[in-house]
Amino acid sequence: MPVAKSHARAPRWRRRPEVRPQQILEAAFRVFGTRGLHQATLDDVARAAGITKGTIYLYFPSKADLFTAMLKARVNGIMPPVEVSTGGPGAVTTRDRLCTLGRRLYRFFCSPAYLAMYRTLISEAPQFPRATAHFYREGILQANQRLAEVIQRGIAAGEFRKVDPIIAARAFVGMFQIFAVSQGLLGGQRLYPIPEAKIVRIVTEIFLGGLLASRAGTSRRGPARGLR
Amino acid sequence: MPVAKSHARAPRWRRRPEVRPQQILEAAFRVFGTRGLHQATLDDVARAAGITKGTIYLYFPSKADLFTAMLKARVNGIMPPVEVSTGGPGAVTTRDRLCTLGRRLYRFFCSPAYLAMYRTLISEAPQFPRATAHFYREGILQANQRLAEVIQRGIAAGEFRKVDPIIAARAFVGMFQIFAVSQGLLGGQRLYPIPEAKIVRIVTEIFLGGLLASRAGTSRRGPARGLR
DNA sequence: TCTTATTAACTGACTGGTCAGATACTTGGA
DNA sequence: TCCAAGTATCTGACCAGTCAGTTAATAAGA
Repeated sequence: MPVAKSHARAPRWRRRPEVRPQQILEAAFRVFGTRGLHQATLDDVARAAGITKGTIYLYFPSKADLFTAMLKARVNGIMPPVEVSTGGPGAVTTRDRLCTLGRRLYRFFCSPAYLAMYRTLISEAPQFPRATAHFYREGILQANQRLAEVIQRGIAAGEFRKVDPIIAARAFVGMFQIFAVSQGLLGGQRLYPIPEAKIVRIVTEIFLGGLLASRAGTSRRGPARGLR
Repeated sequence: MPVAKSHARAPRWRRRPEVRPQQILEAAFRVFGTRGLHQATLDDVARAAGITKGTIYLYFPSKADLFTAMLKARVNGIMPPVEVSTGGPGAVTTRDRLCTLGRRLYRFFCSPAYLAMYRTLISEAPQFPRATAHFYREGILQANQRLAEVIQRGIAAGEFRKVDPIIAARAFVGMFQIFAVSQGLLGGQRLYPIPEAKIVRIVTEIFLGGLLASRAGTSRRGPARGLR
């Protein structure tokens, strides 16, 4: 059944030089994220972007370049926005702020977009040291810095004891991340599932307990016996 | 210069059917671990094992099967042995035990063998759900269980407050892991390095502080305001 | 009509998997 | 103890499929 011709039918394709790069980067993120860089073909990416492979080469010189460009465009996708809202609604303690932050962090880490990004980064890091370094500096360290500022404020207010806030912040992130990664990537078949609320509660309790200043000193004299 | 013949010279190759599988698995671990499953060719693996590609197919039906066999053989490579030495040298508290354990954990996570395994697992998990599930159950959950027993003992002894030991154990692991992975894989160029001693000390302090029973209650009434 | 974004067919290199033949080792007869 | 026939193991050349990257032709838009 032939299409009625000369019927002002939509063109088979449109020229879209302004939006193509973004379009391709988005498709690349989806495809690379799900199948992995080497499993995904450029035809896959092109199909996901609604174009053909040749077009990709008009905007990106190679598959590797497309990949690193995608990474660069997603620097902010690896870490959730941690608002260091200076003011806040008055009487909110850093403690409370960390609680909500914890839940938000965990949810973010469980999102498919984050997990895809994490997987991609871990997989390809050795092959793209420069892009990885950029991502690490601009994305990860940056976000960690923001979280550290929240903790720093708690220390300054006397709520928390003195601790290197950078290290504490990363430790906090690490606790949530291991649950998200374990369940999202490894236990994808819901092996040993643990409810979100339980994870968030326990992790936050541990962290706060370890940081609160109320106890005289967590360790009697430094890192306790056995740590040499 | 021809080799003097009939001089009992070494054979070009030897028959080694007993050791070949192991040999191949070891080479596969090295090669897959460094280059990744899809980047590594079977010729690479064969060369690393000192044989040729055809030989691999005498022992493994396909590349994918070789990979899953390798995973299976390395189940114990993902987690360090946590001796739950019941007796111990008398007056060792669970607290002290966790301190040494923490350092040991962190060192283990920083080892190239562990990092390679972690990377491999994260990368290929979606493609090999069955092998991943096996690995998760037999390796990860198992090791976590052993660590949880150490914590459980601390709770039973009244040293620690009541906490789900499985979750606490994984949180403990997560804190060390994020530092090892960040520095080993992402910050491979020694971006923002942190000395081992500092990491181990601070992480262990936070964890112990969050677990010790001394304070009346970490949270006033459950997970505190803001956690809803 | 001219410019240029896009397509679609094409190429060349690479690699998983196969297999015919070569080689180390074993066995048994003298 | 020697040697020949036989077998298990291994090699290396080969094939078929795949895919990154190229390009001649086409169609949108001005």
